[in-house]
Amino acid sequence: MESSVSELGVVLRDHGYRLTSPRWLVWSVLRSAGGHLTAEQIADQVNQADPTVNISSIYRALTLFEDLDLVRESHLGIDGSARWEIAHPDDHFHMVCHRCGSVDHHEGGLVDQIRSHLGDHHAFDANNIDLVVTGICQDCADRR
Amino acid sequence: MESSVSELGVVLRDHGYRLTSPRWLVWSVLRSAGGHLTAEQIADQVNQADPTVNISSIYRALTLFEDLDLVRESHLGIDGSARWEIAHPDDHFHMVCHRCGSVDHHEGGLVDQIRSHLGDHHAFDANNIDLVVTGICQDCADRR
DNA sequence: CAATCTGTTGCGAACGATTCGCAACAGACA
DNA sequence: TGTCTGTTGCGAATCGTTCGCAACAGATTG
Repeated sequence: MESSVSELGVVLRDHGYRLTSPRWLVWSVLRSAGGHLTAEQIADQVNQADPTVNISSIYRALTLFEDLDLVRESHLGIDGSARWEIAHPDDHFHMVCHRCGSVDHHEGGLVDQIRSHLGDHHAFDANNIDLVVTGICQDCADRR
Repeated sequence: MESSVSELGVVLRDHGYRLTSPRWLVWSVLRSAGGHLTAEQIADQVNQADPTVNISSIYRALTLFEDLDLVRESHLGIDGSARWEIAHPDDHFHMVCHRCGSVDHHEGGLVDQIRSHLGDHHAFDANNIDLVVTGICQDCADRR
């Protein structure tokens, strides 16, 4: 976990970019959250550590990270706003609650099954599988 | 197909709404397209038939249709903009090409598999499964 | 150490998609 | 005919996101 920031520095430097404080703030927020965050959520947490960091820099950091395959952007949720998470190789799927808007992700063989189905049945070079299930999450179901 | 407009009228009237020309124009565009359209694409086609129909009315028709479970909104694609399609009971999954942005959908048992997996393994009341595969579509793959 | 080069920032304005408020309008029904 | 309610077009407002730009900061060179 501590090593992750220096890893970030290596990747950035390898591509001719610099490790700056807005960047590692965004990175560490994503790291410790471990889930899908909107730009606003990231900005809030970054600004708690450093209120001078501008929202544009956060977007810029996120798009840069995405270009370097460090994070993944997805358009889940009830509104169309984007969410980001640390890119991890494990396949997983998303469970979006349309009552509270929360996004969970779970790992499992499901996505592998899908991939092999696609390979068998469809001429489509799938580089990314996004399995989004919307419904009511446990918490919201308990609450009523 | 011709019956679908009168069906629309019935559903609307049953809920205290009226069948108006902006509404059936939006409806018939969605019907004949048979795929996922953005609001802009719908507006273009509607305006070809009647240039006086305003974009707000199109959005209003779409959200109304969605409330009545007549259409489904999804946020696929490369950008986060919304797309709509006629709601149909058959489970299907989406294949989004990130080169040309096209969205195809395919039916099949895949989504059923997912549903039963969820029932077995997760406490999540899934009312909607959106399986989105991004990659390169056949056309774009051929073109290079 | 100074000069320079390049990547990066904050700021504010601009943007595209979507929603809102409102006054005018149109069927339905008394 | 008058009234009631749902619906419209219009323009302004909103939201998330991107852009242009001048200022800045680290690294590199002389």
